[in-house]
Formats: sequence, C-alpha cells, structure tokens
Amino acid sequence: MPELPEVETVRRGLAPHLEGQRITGVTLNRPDLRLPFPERLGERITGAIFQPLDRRAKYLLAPLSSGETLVLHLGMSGRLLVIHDEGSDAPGKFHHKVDRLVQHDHAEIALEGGSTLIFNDPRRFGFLLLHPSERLSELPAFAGLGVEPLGNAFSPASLAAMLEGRKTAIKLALLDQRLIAGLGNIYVCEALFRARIHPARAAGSLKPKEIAALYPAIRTVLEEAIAAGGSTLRDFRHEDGALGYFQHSFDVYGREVEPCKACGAPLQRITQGARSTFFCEACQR
DNA sequence: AGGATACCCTGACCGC
DNA sequence: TGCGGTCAGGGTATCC
Repeated sequence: MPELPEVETVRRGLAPHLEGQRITGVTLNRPDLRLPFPERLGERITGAIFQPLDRRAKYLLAPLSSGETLVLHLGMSGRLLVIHDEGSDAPGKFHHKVDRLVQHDHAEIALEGGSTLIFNDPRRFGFLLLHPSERLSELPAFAGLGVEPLGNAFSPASLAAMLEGRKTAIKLALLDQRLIAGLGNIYVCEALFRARIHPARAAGSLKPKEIAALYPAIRTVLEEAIAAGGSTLRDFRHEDGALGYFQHSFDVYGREVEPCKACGAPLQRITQGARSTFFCEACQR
C-alpha cells in the first residue's frame, strides 16, 4: 500500500520518463475513481509539457507548462506505470496493449515520445485532480495538511508541540494528517516500535526523552524505506506494474504472533481507530 | 470541537 | 473446485 516512501519512489521513478514530455492525448476508461475525473481533462492537459515532479504527503504532483498541476493519489491499490509502445516501425516487438493486463487501467495519458502513462487502480480508492499550480492549497485535500515528516519544519520541538496536551493515542495522533502529513499505518507502527513507545499511550503523556527517540525513528523509518524503494527502480518499459510497490521487510507490521526481533516475545495486534496496530508488548512501554 | 464510526472498493485469503 | 464470508485501509463525511 502506497505511503509516503512508496509515493516518493514513484516520483523518482517516473521523473525521467515524464519531465519535459508533451502530452498528446488522454483516455479515460470510466468517469471517476474515488472522485470524478477533472472536467474536460483531455482538453486541459493535451499539449502541455510535464515540469519537474513533486510530492506533498502521499500526493504526487505533476506541474504542467499550462499552469495547472495534476495531483494524483494512489489510494490503497493505485499504480502508475509507463509503457512504451514500439509502434508499427518495430513489428513484432513489445506492444503494451497485447502484452499486459488492461483491467483497471482507468486513465491513460499519451506522450509525444510514444510512451503512455497509465493509472491502474483495482480498488479505486485513488484519485486524480487538476488545479492551478499557484493555488494548490485551495484543494480540500490540502487544506489543513500537517508538516512534511522529512521536511525542515519537522523537528523534535514541533513534534512535542503537536502532541502536547492531546489525549488521543499516540498511534492515532501520528496517523492524523493534520499533524504530520504522509505517515500511514505501516510506518507509524514501525516508528513506534523503534522508539519503544506503546501505541496506546496518550500522545500528550510522552516524555521529552521519548519524543527525542520518536522523532528520529519517524525520519529514519521513512528514509530507509525510500532508500529500499529506490533500489528497486527498474526500467519502466519492461516492468509491468511493479512501480509503487516494493519488497520491504518490516519489524512489526503484519507480524502478529511472530517473535519480536529485539526480545523474542510474540508480537501483538490490537485495533485502534478501526485499524490494526502491531507492536511488542514487552519492548514498547 | 474533537473523537468515533461508516463508507467507498476489489482482491486475497480462509474455511467448508 | 467453488463459494461465501472476512479483512485490508486513506481520506472523507457524518454522527454524537
């Protein structure tokens, strides 16, 4: 499931294939994903050139020379891939329309060089927006979005400030996009394990020492995942949908009952905010 | 206001 | 083998 590190990996992987490329056409295979596709999307982006890609939290931003920005969210199952159609001048060569599964290919953006960017999303929790680049903060999805956990504004002091006085569980506070933008269930579990903090603790009860441990845990968990993702980037032309997903091993996530790698005790699973939390009862206090 | 819950959706998985 | 039930979860809406 794409969280911030996966989206960042997608951004880095897509960049060389999109930046500087002109859009020649758009095909939508259904009217909506989680949200309706933008009005007159094809008309508005055809002819525009992709500028350097950006990311905000789990949103991938693709500014266009037209002055508008494509905003993509991958939801739970969204994938972006670039297919290169060898075309009629290369008979018998790889041709994506016959070589790959096209089910759930909801949006296709054709590029001048013969490539096509495809948004595939079986569960359709993702969405695609188009908005003037200078006014992205107007988007409902961006209003009230918290600090970037890998940005300069995120510090032990700002973490302490956002947790102070909060009675909600630390796990839920870290998932709150209004506080920190981009953390998801997996990396919150992992960060709390590294910091040895029990996920059910009241956010405001964390002591300075614990905040001092949690802050680098959040950053390093994300940075290591991005590094792991980067190492999996391959040539999109012969990659079928692997973009945005990569093999990454977790210390606690999805490992209920397995022994804790630190102490050997069986890991626990509890439910918080209708979502699974994995942790070690012995190590996390 | 802020916390809790329901909902969207399909594929994977499990038990029978 | 097939079938029904359950679960996964980010963001949003709605409730209390």
